[in-house]
Amino acid sequence: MPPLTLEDVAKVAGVSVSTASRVLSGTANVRPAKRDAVMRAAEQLGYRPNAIARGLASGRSMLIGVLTQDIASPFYGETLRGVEDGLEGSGYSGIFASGHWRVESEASAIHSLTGRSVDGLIVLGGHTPDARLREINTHLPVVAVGRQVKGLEDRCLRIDNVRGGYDCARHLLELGHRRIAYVAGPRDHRDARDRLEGHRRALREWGIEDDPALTLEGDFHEPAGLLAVEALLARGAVFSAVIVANDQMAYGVRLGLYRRGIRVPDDVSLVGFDDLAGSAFTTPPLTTVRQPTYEMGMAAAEALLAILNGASPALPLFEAQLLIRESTAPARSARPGLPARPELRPGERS
Amino acid sequence: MPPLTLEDVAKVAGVSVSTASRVLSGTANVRPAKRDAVMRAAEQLGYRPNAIARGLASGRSMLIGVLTQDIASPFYGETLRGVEDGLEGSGYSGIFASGHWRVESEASAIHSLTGRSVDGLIVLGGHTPDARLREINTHLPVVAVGRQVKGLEDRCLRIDNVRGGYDCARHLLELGHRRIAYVAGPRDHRDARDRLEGHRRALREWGIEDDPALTLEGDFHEPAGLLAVEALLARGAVFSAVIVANDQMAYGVRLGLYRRGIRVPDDVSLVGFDDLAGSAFTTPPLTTVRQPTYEMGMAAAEALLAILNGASPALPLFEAQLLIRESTAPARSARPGLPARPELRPGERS
DNA sequence: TTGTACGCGTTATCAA
DNA sequence: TTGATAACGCGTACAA
Repeated sequence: MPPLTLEDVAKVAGVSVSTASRVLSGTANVRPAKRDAVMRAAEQLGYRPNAIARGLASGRSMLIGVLTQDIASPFYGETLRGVEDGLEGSGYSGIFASGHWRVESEASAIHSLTGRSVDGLIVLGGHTPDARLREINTHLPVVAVGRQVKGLEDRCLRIDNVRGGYDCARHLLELGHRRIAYVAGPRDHRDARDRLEGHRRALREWGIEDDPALTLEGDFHEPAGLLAVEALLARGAVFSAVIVANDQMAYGVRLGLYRRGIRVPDDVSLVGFDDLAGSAFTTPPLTTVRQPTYEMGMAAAEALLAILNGASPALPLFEAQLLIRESTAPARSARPGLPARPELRPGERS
Repeated sequence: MPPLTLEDVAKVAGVSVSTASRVLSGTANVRPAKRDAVMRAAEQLGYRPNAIARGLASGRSMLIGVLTQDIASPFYGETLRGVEDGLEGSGYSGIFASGHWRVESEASAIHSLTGRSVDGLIVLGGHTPDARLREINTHLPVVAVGRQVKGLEDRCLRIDNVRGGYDCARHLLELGHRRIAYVAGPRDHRDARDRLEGHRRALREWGIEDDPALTLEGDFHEPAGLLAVEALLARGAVFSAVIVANDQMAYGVRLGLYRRGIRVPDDVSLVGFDDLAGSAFTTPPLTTVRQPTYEMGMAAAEALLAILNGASPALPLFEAQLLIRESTAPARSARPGLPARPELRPGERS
């Protein structure tokens, strides 16, 4: 069975290929009688238009390129799902490529995407220079999620990470915590820097001086959290709470504390960031900042579709939300009915 | 800047388009001098072949369709990454579509994939009938991961789930557990059925009769695990260990036990299946069965590439491996130095 | 080894 | 409203 072409359909319907094309692509008006004939012929033959030929002729591939950083990322996964759902029914398909947070790798990913003549590009985080994105945007509409691109501010979907970082610290400060350890994300990661900035702002407002011994840096993956706890204890740090720049590292911190017999939240409170799928099911459920990642992915897709239709959509604003679960509790000294006692020291068991 | 065509390159290089084509697609031999001229012209102009036109002319889209069930699945995510890496450098790109474990949804996903004239199809799980996959395979090479397709056995990559289920039970039985609760996956899910079968086989071998009161069914997501614990306790079940058909539900079980003050592994041992990224960082780290999901994805991609090159690759065998971590311990009665005591009853605190 | 010319399946243009 | 015909950019017989 050789693949069917428009010509076959046209022949059966008794019309010209152009008419058949018009009917099947809904481009122009066709007399109902012929219209029906074409539809019936297509149906009966099981005709399926060839997207490639269509792309060549029309100049539109009907593909949306999605530059993600890691196809298996628990964080961006929800965003990808949002993009997928946002594209649903539009005739466009998403095509993904991973940049792994490396500029060259991202470049080659973009390369492979544009090589397929995608009609638009959705960028999920990454380190590709703003200038490069602006340049791409001159001939290909670009929408970015999770990053701020100078010159493309109205094409960026993000949350206020400074605010998120601030909220985490504030929550703990209000619970009476004063010695708060902070496990930051990579220094070259904008979100990580913003969260740390918000954290420090809160400390300042509460008149607490920033203790370098309480701040560490990790790579956003689980083992970094484990290591952070070890480093903290090794340097004899005293703390009643730990804020971690993302949930994945918070999982590591949780395990590190567990290994040392430090209870959460009884001995130490723990706060994460992202609200990954598993964070509601850790023991105890993790207090964290939820990002509307799915919604952002969906909004990105819809915005791009609107742009492709000639509109200039106003991108909605997204708010991060602190979810207070069970990994945070009032600081010991702040708890009524309990004698104030010195905070936990390394090696000490509860 | 109008997009460059082969014609532009050919003009600059002083050769015909066909020669330029031959050089850039490596199809035939070209005199070194001309070859270099073409390469230089392409380089200098920044020429990028148009994949769409190429696809139309050659009949190959250089796209590999990947039917996944959920683009954000923590389980298949690693497989997708494997596919991506396996395709790397081959000139083929993966294009994903999600079926959400619903036959009609999978059908439309396959539809959108074939509509883009993918050159091959990788199927990740799902409920699409075997017959349909066989039919597709007649005109499009198909490789399946995580399922057994009748008639396409040599195109399937999977692990022995019966064996995996057996190993879990055996591990606990050897630790002295006799009353083992089992939270199964969806009945219509082949992997789930296999794991349960392996479980029951082990029980039989140990001469333990299957207690229906100890078996529950979930949907493979976290909340189901939580519910399972509640149901178990509500019906007054007595058990010293729980085996859960996948890690996601095991997380739910873990939380359910935590909520009831039941310690893991002190009071109850817990075993999962899949070894998700987070499972090494739960508290305690989860004993589970690791599936080489990344490797399977990679192997699937490589196998498909081989088939496209006319080979008939022998698919490697994959083994699941029980990872004994800290969520399992000898049954109380089996522990030396501890008096045997009745197993935990609902409502009882440790 | 190289160039000419045609075809891939569809949409777009232009007359009719 | 319709049909013939020319693109779309590239691969590839075929001839030279």
